[in-house]
This record gives sequence, C-alpha cells and structure tokens, in this order.
Amino acid sequence: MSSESHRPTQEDVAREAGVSRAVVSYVINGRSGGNVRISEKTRRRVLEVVQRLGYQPNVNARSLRTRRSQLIAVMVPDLTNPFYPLMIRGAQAVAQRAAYDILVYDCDDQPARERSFVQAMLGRMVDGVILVAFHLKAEDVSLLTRAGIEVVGVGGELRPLGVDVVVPGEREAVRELMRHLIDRGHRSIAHLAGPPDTPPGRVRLEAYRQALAEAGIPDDESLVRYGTFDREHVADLVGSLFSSSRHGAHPTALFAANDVMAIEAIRTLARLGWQVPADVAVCGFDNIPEAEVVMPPLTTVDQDAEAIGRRAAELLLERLRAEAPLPPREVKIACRLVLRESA
Amino acid sequence: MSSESHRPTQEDVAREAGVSRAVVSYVINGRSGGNVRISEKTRRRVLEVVQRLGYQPNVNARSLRTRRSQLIAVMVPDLTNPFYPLMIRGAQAVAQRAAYDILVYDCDDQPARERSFVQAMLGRMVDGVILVAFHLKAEDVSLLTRAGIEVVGVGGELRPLGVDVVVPGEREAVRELMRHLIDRGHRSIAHLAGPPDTPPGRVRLEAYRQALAEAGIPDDESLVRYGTFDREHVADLVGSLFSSSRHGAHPTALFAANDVMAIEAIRTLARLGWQVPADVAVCGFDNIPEAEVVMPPLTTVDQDAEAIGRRAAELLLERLRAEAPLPPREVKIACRLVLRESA
DNA sequence: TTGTATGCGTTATCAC
DNA sequence: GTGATAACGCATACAA
Repeated sequence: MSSESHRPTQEDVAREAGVSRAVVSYVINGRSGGNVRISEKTRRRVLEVVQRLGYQPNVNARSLRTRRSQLIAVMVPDLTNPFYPLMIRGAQAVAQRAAYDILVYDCDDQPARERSFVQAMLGRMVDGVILVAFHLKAEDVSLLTRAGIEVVGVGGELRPLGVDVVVPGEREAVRELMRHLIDRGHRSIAHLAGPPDTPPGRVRLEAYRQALAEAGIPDDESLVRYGTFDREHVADLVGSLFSSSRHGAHPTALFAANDVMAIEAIRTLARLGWQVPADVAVCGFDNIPEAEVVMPPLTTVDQDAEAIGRRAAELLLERLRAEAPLPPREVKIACRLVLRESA
Repeated sequence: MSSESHRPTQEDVAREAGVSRAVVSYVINGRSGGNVRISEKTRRRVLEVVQRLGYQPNVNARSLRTRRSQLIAVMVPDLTNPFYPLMIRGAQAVAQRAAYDILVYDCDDQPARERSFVQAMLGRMVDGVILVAFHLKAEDVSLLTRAGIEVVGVGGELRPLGVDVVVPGEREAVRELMRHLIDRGHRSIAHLAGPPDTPPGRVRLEAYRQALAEAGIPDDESLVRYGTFDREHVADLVGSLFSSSRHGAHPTALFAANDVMAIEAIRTLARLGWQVPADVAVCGFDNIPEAEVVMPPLTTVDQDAEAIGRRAAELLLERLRAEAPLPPREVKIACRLVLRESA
C-alpha cells in the first residue's frame, strides 16, 4: 500500500522489476518490432510487477509524447433528439474497442455553439471528430483538418468540404415509402415539407417529387405545404389541405417530412373528423418513440442511427490508423421502412 | 503562416515577444498573486503575440504538469432513455463554463460495463465523475475516490458510499400524485410496481403505501402487481386487476411505476373495454415523450433531468475548487406533477 | 519585474 | 537485449 495517492509510474515498475524504464515502456507497448527484443523472461517479470503494483499508464504523459489524445469528439445539434444518443452509442461501441473515449458536445440547437465547440475540440487536441453540423462553414472545418484532426461528417452538408461523410439513404427511403402508398392505390399524395433551406427538408421534398414522376403522377404543387419540422403551423397546413369543404376531392395520403409533423397531422385530422388511415393515409420520417404510441401507430422510416454512428467511427479509426492521407469517402446507410397502421 | 502543422508553443510566443517562457506562462494563467508581478506593458505585448500566433495551450502538457485533466465523466445506464441526454445537457451547461469537457460513458444497460468504465475513467484521469450506477459496489467507487477523482452520484443508490448525491424528490412526487387521485375521489388505487429489488421500484411502492396510509385508506396488498419497468407482463398484470369478471368492484385508479408500464396499461385497458379516465384513471412516472402522445395523454411526473444534471455538475465543481475535503452532501431536486387527461 | 532551472511520465533514439 | 538520455510543453520555486 503506497502512502498517499501516489500512482505508480514506469519508474516504480522498473525499479521493482530490476530493469530500466525503457524496458518497461517496451513491454507495455508490445514494441516487438525494430531492433529491440525483450526476452520472454524479462517481459513476464515486468508484467507481473505491473499487475502487482496496479500500474496504469499516465495518458497525459503519453499524449504529450505521442501527440495522440485517444479522444474522439462527437458534436450533435440536439442531444434530446433520440436519433443522436443512438448514434453516439454506435460510435462509442466502435471507439471503445480501440481504446478511444468519447467527448460529447451538444449544441442544443444553438448555431453559435457549433463554432465555439470547434474551438474546444482544437484546444482539447482530440484525434478525431464526428460532426453533425448544419451551420459550420468550410473554414471552420479546415481549422480542424489543418490541426491534424480527422473529421467525419454525418449527413450530406459536409460533403462539399472534402471530408468523409456518412449519409442516410433518405432519397431511397422516401422513394420506397411513396411506392408503398402508390401501390396501395393512392394517387393524390400531399406532402408536409420541412423548411426548404434545410438539407433534410429539401432532400425529402425532392425525393417525393421524383417518386411521383416515376409513377407517372402529374406534379401538383397545390399538394405541398411548407412547415418547420415542429408542431407549429401543422394544424393550419393540414386544415388548408383537408378543410371539410373539400371533402369531395381531397388527397388520400399525406407524407410528412418528419414524425413530429406527422403525429400532429394525425391529431389534426382526427379533430377535423377524418379517419386515418381509412380516409387519409399518413406517414412520417424518423421513427421517433412517439410514432409507435400514437393512434393509429405511424408508418415511417427508421434511419438506423446506431449503424450511422458505428460507420462514422469506423471511418474515423481507419483514418487514424492510416499511414498516408486517404481520399474523402462517402458511405450511405440504408434506411428501413417501418410499416404500421397509419398507412 | 507556419510551415506544417506546427502548433505554436509558449516558447514561440516568448521568442516573438522578446521575453522568457516563464513570463508567457504567468501572463496566460493570470498569475497576479504570489510574489510575481508582470508589468502591464509586457502583459499586453505577450497577449498580442498570443493573438497573432493563435497560440493555444497544450492541454496534455498542462495536465501532465498540473495533474488536472479538465475532464468530467458522466456515466449513464442507458443513453437512449430520454432522461439521460437531458441530464447530460444540464451537466454540460455548467461544466462548459468552467472549461471542463464532458466524457460520456453509456452502459447500454449492461451491468458489467459499469465496472469496466470505472477503469476507463481511472486510466483517463478525469477530474470528476457523475455516476448513475445501479450495480457499482462500494469498492468500485472507492477506486475512484482513492485516485483523487471526485464523485457525485445521481439517485439514492450511491448515498451509502459517502459521496455527494443528487436525488429526485420521488417520494414527494408520488405523494402529490396520490393526493391528486384521492382528491378526485379515488379510494381503490392499484399500483403497477417496478421490481422491488431496484431502488426506484422500491421507493415508489413505499411512497404509494405511505400516501394511502396518510389518507386513511386501508392497505390492500391485492391491489399491487409487480412488473419489470418495461412492457412485458403488463397486459397480464392489468388483466388480473381488471378482468371483466370483476367489473363490479374494481380499482378506480391505477398508478404505474413508470410511463412505459402506464402506457401499456392504457392500451390494455382499452382492449378490455375500459374507458380511461372515465372508468379507470391512470398515471405514470417519468414524463417520457410518448406520454404526451398516447390517448388519453398521460398524467405523470417529470423529474427535471436537466436540473439534476446541473446540480450534479455544480456539486462536482465545488469539490474540484475546494481546498479542503468537503463532507458528503445530498441535494434533492423536486419533481413536477404533469397533469394531463388520463387522471 | 524578469529569467533560469527543474520535473511531470512517456516514448524513442542511441550507444553499449 | 539492455540502459542511459533527450525531447514533449507547461508551471512554478527560486535566483537575479
């Protein structure tokens, strides 16, 4: 029992084992290569002392020396969005195996934080970063890459910046969803779109239009309403699509750009006296927990956040292990259609 | 523009400013105390060079020297439980202001991970830890404290271990909830309990009993059913309480130990032909997102996870700043009754 | 008021 | 094979 909280160092181990500090370092790091060979007997003795003393390397000293912090930062727009905890879990599962710890930066939907967190990452000297950022400029990201920090982006926004990206197959998923509706006979399908100045809003709208075109259904701009990804305005928008005066010719299906809007739409429709899915089929996007509980349960799309996190971490680790610089890569993670009762 | 990614050091700043390295260090750290005073003129010049060169301290070197990593670890049982992201957000808000970064460890409900993460924290030499752990033994925690790592626990489990704890006012909240039911005339209130070997399960059951006693309602053990905090068995348990054969004298209210069980109970009751809240009032605990969406919306209890995270981080920072050891403290965070339509 | 010197614990380069 | 020894970048007691 050592006096005080004196954590044993390589020095202590070396003394106890009767070898030099360098030998301990070699044994610890399994430095079998090079012109240095440690005898099996010595190796064992050192390891035994390491055990006995409970020696643990000092990460700070190691980092100072190797310029590797064994730290990965994950920056997300909104930690309370259930997508991100899952993504983080996926990333952590991969990182943990390679002895990396995960630093979480939650922007809480405040754009200014993205930049200030970039500064924090720089200061913390993380080895790599998984970024989900909507407001970062190319120069912010290049701050990271120039500092030798590897960057992987999640979502298409960062693609133009020349970093690895992991993107969910949103287009394909919307296509599949629309096909499902069309197969069930729907021809008049409305869309509750997200803000067209956000990438997801734009992508989902485009994919919606494309799916209609593929099915030979003429584009009808009057079936599209623009919302804000939250509950606000949904009641009005749905009202304008399904006002009772239009009971004659109304859309028979509604595709909302996310589940929050879809759920609010279902409630609004119920208030207006429409049956879902009998009168109107409704589907969303994201597969949030509420989607399973709403009545009727919501047909939607699951992005497999965990897989996205895993792949992002894998790309990052590959880069961290790579000798030479790698070209920017793009990985697409397929979404999964979740068929429930609402459509 | 420096060649390569050579990050400027204090040495560079000193050379550029025509002073010694020590002066730079003093200026950076605002060492106004002690017997060292830096002239305002020098100070300004150094700061100017710092700006110009974009100097940022090397955290690893600093940590090696100061034995402070400026890192706080947060360990949670299950990151996909919406309670924890909120708690982390609260902790981060506080930590960020004091220049601490947050390391997240998600146990994914695997008890074994708790101990392995303790090892990770030890190795990472974090300054402090916020623990939400159900399976940690006293010796695991003392591993941390003996290493000089400050520990704050969330939930009552860690109280016996002599560390600071932040606990939600569950008892008071259950009492309030029960009072609400009793005030509305309910006398036969059933309880869907959690596993009695878990602290929350036990606490909520005890508080339920106590509330009945306070109201002078005789204890009726036949009104209590033990579940598992998830959907499993809920249908059977509710069935046994509200089988149609008992339509005569049935409980008029049901308090479930958490929202997941409460929501499943509502659905089961609907299937059995009971109206909520007309025939049976139902309430839960936790205020998960689904609680707002289920029909009827669920009356429940919100634990204010963000406040819990904030307070935990505050306690931690106080300890980290303290000169002398502090006695173990306990902070209770009041829960908030969320009255909706189900009760 | 400023500069010098030392050590924090590792890794890695050399001679031996 | 092994053992000194020099960085890594910073903070600080102490000398000037």
